[in-house]
Amino acid sequence: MSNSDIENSGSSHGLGDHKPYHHGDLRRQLLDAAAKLIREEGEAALSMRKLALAVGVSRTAPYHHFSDKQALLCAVAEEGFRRFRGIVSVRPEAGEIGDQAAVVDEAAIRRFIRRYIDFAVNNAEYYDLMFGGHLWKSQQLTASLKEVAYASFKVYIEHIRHWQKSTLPESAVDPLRYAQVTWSTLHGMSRLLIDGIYLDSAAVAAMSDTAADMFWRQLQST
Amino acid sequence: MSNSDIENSGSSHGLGDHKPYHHGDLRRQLLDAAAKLIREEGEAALSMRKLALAVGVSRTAPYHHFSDKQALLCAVAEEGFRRFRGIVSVRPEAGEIGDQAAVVDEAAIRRFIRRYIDFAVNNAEYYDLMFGGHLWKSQQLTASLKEVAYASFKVYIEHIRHWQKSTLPESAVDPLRYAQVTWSTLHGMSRLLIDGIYLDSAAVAAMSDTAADMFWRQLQST
DNA sequence: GAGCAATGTAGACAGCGTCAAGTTAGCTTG
DNA sequence: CAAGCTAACTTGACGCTGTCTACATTGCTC
Repeated sequence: MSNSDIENSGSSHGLGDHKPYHHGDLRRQLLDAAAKLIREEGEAALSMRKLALAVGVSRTAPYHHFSDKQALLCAVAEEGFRRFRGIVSVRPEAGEIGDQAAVVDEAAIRRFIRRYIDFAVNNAEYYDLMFGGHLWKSQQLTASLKEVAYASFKVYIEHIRHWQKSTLPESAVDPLRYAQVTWSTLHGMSRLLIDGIYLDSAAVAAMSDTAADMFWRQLQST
Repeated sequence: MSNSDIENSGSSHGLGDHKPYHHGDLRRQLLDAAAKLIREEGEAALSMRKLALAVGVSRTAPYHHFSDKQALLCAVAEEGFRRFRGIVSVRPEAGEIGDQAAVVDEAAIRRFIRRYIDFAVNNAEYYDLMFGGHLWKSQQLTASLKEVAYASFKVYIEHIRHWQKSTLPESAVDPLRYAQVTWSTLHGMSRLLIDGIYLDSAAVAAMSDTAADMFWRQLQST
């Protein structure tokens, strides 16, 4: 992360300065190019060879940085999870810093849902990898991916616990079940939108609000 | 469907009766073998060549019945939708036939949810194709698949309308929004289970019931 | 400067989807 | 019943894929 300012000395088409043998920043650029390719042409269209070509190295060069195509995808997903954590973590509403935990009301839930869906739809290339069956079913997850993924799940449950404690009166819902079901809803909506099954993206706001209404009502159950 | 009893005359390794040039039942067997292959080895492991081999024909024979791999997958999905309709359609509870529409209560919703999840998990090879981004994102859906798919969506909404009308007092929820959000929940849970992200399948029942609780509460909203 | 590990390269292999051209079998029509 | 048409099936070929092996270049360490 810190040495990103060195690399411009080896710019690919500097004047006369013919392309250096060592790329210097390959791993980073592979990850970025992979995300870009997936975003623009879909996950299926990503091939190791195209990726290498796009970055300007030979076909097999990426294999010095990722043991597998799978490993590369895991690394991309990992980056997604890092961004994701900022979305699902409990954080003071923009502006008010370090305040006492504000009371959670329906509007707060609504904001959270919109943030979640927004992330999923606008980072579909990451979301697909993070929560798609492709990686998870394979049982070949990188150790570091597992770590950051489980951390994210935990953060979500923390968030739910926070909701529980911050309602008046305190919610009596089973936090684990509630977390599982609400996440299912959010994930389901995201998938249906990303996969193009829900096409009417103008309805997203209305759907989100209906979901918030439902979450809120359930949170207040006796 | 009706001619399935003819095909045993051309059994692949009959005694002496060397394999006939014309297969006679290829399309049907391709669809079944495809579903079986996907179920056993995953969608990614399905190749046209392996499929042809499994059925005992040459690599390109399937192309006389399906223009594409995509078209074959659409046909498999189509079959999935046909089975699916039986799950989401409103139907009198097993046993009582043609009765007046029974009052919908939380238990009915609970049964419906379990039926849905059950279908998804036990027919994952179909569910993946039916509601996976793979086909939908491609914009290459067969006309007949589109037809049966939209019919299924419609049936789901009908089901929701039925719930609405059969509660006492009649529910005031917006049926479209309610259908979208509840389906998101069901779809999300299904995906998380199928994709192996929710591993604890013992918790399925508890999750289903929590979801039913939430659906029910929302259905009764003023 | 020698040597070594990290990073790059090209060659090769099997498997993939699918197009083109040839083969066989069964039905239609004279 | 023979001729011919068409649907069903076969083999050959092409370009693409992931990834293994063997080789080249570079920069760092002693």
